[in-house]
Amino acid sequence: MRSDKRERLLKAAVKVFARDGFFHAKVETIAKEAGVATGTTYLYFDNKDDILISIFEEEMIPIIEGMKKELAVYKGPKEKLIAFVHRFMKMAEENPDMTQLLEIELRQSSKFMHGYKSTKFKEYLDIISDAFVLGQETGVFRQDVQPTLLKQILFGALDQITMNWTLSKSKKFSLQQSAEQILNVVLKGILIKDTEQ
Amino acid sequence: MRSDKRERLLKAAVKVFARDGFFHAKVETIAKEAGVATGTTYLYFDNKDDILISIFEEEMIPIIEGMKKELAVYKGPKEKLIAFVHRFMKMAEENPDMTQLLEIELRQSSKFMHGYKSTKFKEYLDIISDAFVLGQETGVFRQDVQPTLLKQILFGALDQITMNWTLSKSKKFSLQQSAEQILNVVLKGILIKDTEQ
DNA sequence: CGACATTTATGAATATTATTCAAATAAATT
DNA sequence: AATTTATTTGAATAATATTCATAAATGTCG
Repeated sequence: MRSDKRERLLKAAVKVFARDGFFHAKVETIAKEAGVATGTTYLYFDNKDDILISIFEEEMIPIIEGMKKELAVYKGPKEKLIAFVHRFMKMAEENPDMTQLLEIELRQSSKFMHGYKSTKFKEYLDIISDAFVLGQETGVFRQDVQPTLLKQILFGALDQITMNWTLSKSKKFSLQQSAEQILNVVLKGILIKDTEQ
Repeated sequence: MRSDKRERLLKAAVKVFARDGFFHAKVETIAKEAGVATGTTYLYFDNKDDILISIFEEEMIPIIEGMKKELAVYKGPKEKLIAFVHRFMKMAEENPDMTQLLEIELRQSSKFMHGYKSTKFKEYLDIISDAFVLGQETGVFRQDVQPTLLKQILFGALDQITMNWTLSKSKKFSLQQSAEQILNVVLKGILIKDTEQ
């Protein structure tokens, strides 16, 4: 019987990293949370860094998959961007631990991992620029904005807002409401013709 | 003679954290870089976390000061935002180590420091929302965007782009050029009347 | 099934690095 | 210049990441 220990360790790590932060999280805690011995962790991962990287790379796969599938439903580039933003927020709401990891801890790793440059992350961001390019090609979006920059603007905004949301205890403001406003500003900023939302 | 050891330690820490990342940076390395004994570090800081927090809190003071002074030069809210973005980029260019720390490592700390919530950071972001509110009051900017959200959108975009820039070896794209495009999109997104840039 | 081989898991042992602290040095005071 | 006080040192200690010899589980084949 194929063991699910690796899977359990990843789940436990998401929880512990999100709660304690990467630096303070103990490998022992993660192992205990997963119900295995400390040493077992090292049968599945090279080291603490590798646990974080693995979470990221492996969790990104279904996220990207789902996002692409959803966006395929919409034909218009504007509609695609709207769908992206809403789904992004929905994921943040439903999966705060994971969101926090992606946003907070990952940055840390992409720095020190010295050479590690996530393909998955690029693939995710490219969903935005692809929709934008489509919009430019069909004459809906401005030509004088670089797709690479636009994807960073939009992702940066989403990232910042969801990070704030996950860190704030109160969660008083709704992410869906924020989604509306971001779209409000960014779409107005890139659409050629002004249409009502 | 008042010793400058604390100052030297902070400078050394910026360099080492930026290079090695917070997790992998050794206190011993920082001490050596600063030319003091390892133990001396603990006379000036409580622990490794405290070094990071101190860098942030103390370096933010002149940054905020300078930013406020520069923005005071301009009367129009639009001009203030333009000035903010350009200075932000200029700082990132001139001080990549510090920029990296603020963007990458700080997130980490703001999470695990469990309760630590930087006042300085809020003060910095509020420079944006203040300019925006002024624009709303004078009828230049849209009323239907929350200032708190707008500051996060703009800061998030700037943060993302400068992060990418500091992490990329090549530095092939210019931050000033990116500044133009961000302003292009965001200003068009929030201005009531469409005027040329 | 039951002996042997192979894979997987354990947790105590080891290595690394954060933090402390007794002793030494430097500075200030009288 | 002797004494007190403040600062600095680096070796000692503590915490935690990682390894590894041993044990347990699983698979193989007569």
